[in-house]
Amino acid sequence: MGQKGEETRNRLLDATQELIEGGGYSGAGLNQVIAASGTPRGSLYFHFPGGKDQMVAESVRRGGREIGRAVEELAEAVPDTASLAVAVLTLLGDRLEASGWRKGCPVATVALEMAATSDPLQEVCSEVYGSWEGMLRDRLAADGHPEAGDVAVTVLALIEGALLLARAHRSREPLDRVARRIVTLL
Amino acid sequence: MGQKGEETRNRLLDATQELIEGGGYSGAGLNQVIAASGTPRGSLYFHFPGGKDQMVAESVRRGGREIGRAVEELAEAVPDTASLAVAVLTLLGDRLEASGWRKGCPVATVALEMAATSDPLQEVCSEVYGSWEGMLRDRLAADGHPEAGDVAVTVLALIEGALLLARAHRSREPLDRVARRIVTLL
DNA sequence: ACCTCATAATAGATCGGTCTACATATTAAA
DNA sequence: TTTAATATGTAGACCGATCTATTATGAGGT
Repeated sequence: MGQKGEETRNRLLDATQELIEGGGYSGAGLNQVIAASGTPRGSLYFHFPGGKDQMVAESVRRGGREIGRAVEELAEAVPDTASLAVAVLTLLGDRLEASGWRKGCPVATVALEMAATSDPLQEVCSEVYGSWEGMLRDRLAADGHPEAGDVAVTVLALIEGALLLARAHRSREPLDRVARRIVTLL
Repeated sequence: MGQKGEETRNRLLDATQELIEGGGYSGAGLNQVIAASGTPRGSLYFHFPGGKDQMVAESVRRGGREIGRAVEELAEAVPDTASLAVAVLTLLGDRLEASGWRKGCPVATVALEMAATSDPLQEVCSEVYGSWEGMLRDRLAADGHPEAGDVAVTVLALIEGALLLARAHRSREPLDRVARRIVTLL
C-alpha cells in the first residue's frame, strides 16, 4: 500500500471513529463518513472491501488501542491502581466535556447497538473490553491484590457506567462522584 | 381515548420497547415497529403526532418505570442496600440471558446514541437515570448511610457498566464478578 | 352526525452497496 | 531510456432497499 493510500485509509478511519463516538454505528452513515473525510465512495470500498462493518470494526479496534495506550501511559506516572482509576476518570471526563459530551467510550455505543445482531462486531467489542480487563487485572495482580480478576472487571464496569451517566446527564458529576468512591473498592 | 385506541397505543409502545432494547433508537425502525405490533403506519402518527421521537421517548420512560417498579418490589423483600444491589444484578442478568443477550438496560443504548444529537431524548434519559439515582439515594439515606448521593450514583454506574460488559461479552460473568465485589462498596 | 381511530397508498429523503471510468504509480520489456 | 503492461487508488454516477413522514379515505362507536 502506497503512502497516498495509507493516508486515505486513515482519513476514513478518523472520520468513522469521530462519528461513531458521537452516535454509534448508525450515527456513522457512509455519506457522513465520505463527507467528513473528503474521500469518494469508491475509495472506501477499495480500502474496506467488507463495507461498513469492516470499517467500523477496524475503527472500534483502533479507538480501543488508543484508549489502551493512554491508560498505559497514565499507569507509569501513578503509584497504585486506585490513583490510576481516578486519573483515567479525569482523563475521560476532560475528553468528554471538551467534545461537548460526544466522545465517551469508543466501544460502548457500538456494543449496545450491535452485540445482539452482528457476531463480528460483537466479537470486536468483546475483544477490546477483554484487553482492557487484562491490563487492569495484570496491574492489580502486580500490586499483589487478591481477587484481581473480579476487581478489574468491577473497575472497568464502574468507569463505563460513569461515562454512560455523564453522557446522559451531560455533566461531569457522575464521574466526580464515582472518583470519590472508587477508592473504597481497592 | 377509547379502549381500542389505548390497546393500539400500548401495542406500539410494547413493540418499540422490545426493538429499542435489542438495537437502540436506530434498531427500532418504524417498519419493524408496525410489523411487530400489527398496527398500520397511520395509527402510529395518530397516537404519536410527534413521530418516532415522541414514541421512543415514551417507550424509554415506560421502560424506566417498569425497572423502577421491579426494583422497588425487590427493595421491600431485602434487608439492606447491598443485598438489593445483588438482587437487582441477578434480576437483570436473568432477563438479559433469557432474552439471548438482547434485553439490557432500556435506556442506555438510546442515551449513548442520541444524547449528543437530540435534546428531548437526552432529557428523557437523564430524567430516568435521575429517578433511579433518587430511589437508591433515599434507600441509602434511610439506612443511615453517609455520602448517600455519591454511593447511589456509584452503584447505578456499576450496574449499568456490568450490564454493558455482559452484553458485549454475551456472558453473565461481568454481572457475577461485580455482584461479588459490590458488597465492599457499601 | 360526530369524533375517534384504522388503513393503505405514497412521497421524498437517505441508506449501504455496486459499477464503470479514469488517474497515477510501479514494474517489465525493448 | 523509452515504451508497454500492470497494479494501485481515485472518483462519482447509479441502484434497489429502507427510512420517516404525510395524506386521503372510511369504518365504528357514542
